[in-house]
Amino acid sequence: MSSTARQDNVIFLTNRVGRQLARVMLERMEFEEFLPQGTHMGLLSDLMEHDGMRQQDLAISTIKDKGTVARALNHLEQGQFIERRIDPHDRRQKHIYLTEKAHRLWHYAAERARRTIDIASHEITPEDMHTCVKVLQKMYTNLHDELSQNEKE
Amino acid sequence: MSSTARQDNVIFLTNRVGRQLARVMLERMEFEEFLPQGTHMGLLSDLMEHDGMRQQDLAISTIKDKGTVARALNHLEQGQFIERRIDPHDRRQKHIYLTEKAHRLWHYAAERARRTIDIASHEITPEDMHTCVKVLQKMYTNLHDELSQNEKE
DNA sequence: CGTTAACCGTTGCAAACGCAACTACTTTGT
DNA sequence: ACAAAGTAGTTGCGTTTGCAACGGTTAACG
Repeated sequence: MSSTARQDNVIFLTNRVGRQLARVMLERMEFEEFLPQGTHMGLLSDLMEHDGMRQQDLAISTIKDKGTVARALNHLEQGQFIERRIDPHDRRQKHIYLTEKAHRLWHYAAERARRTIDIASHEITPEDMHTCVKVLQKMYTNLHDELSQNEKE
Repeated sequence: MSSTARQDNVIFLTNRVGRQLARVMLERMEFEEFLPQGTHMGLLSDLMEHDGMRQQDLAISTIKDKGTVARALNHLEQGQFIERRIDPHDRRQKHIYLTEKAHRLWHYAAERARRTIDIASHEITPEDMHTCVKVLQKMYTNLHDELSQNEKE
């Protein structure tokens, strides 16, 4: 635990903290008969903000392969958390909509998420936490740009 | 991309940024004949700081299942990046040591890691980045305490 | 002592992932 | 108008992962 505070570790640090957060949040989580494997919560998170997103855009924002997203959505659809609707103007695209059940799940999960963040942010000033989030978001877009740029080559 | 700057998203945000960072770093990475799958770099990172760690402690610090670590080490051992040595005082434990080859790999990877971080930290002030890392480390220990506490119950 | 409990590492299994090949549909260019 | 290129989503495959069960080793305690 005596890790020097060198920035070199951001790469591994973010990975680890991310997984820890998810793990603590999902611990002992149960929702009716069906519990969407924690991994899929990220999809719901995005859909909560932009209901009706296209599958493609979901893959981009969650940084997952489109195949992975397709299968995750199969799972969520089977559990009746989402609904796929084909775009009438472009029959290739599908838009994803949340069901009422998903909203109930999210409401339930949000509580746990808040508790998890409380635990994680113990003894961290709100200002520091805020800049941390700000920095993460900036890194997110920076890397997003880099990745999409590389794709074009 | 219009994500509100609410802290609620730290959970998914850290996950995503973490995966992005790893992905950018590993892009087009090649090392002689054998490239340790990026996932295993975290293990090397820890070993660089504490050579001779026990397997168990590696699992704890990287937040991975001990089974996962065992298999990853098999892979790294096969590639001659690490060496397992049984503790003479307790034959259950194994200590992990890096080989010279691992040091060469790390040197090679460190360059790419630095470049990746440069990309990610574009237009982020060093102070903000520093507090971000500080916050992540604090969250890490906070969550670590929480997890080990839950285990005891 | 000797039995029981705790511990570390390994292995079986099912879920999730990324990559790449494929299908269906749309846009582009001549 | 038609062939060619491009796009969105699905599917196959091999790898990584966490969980749980197991085997061998040490510690705890009557």
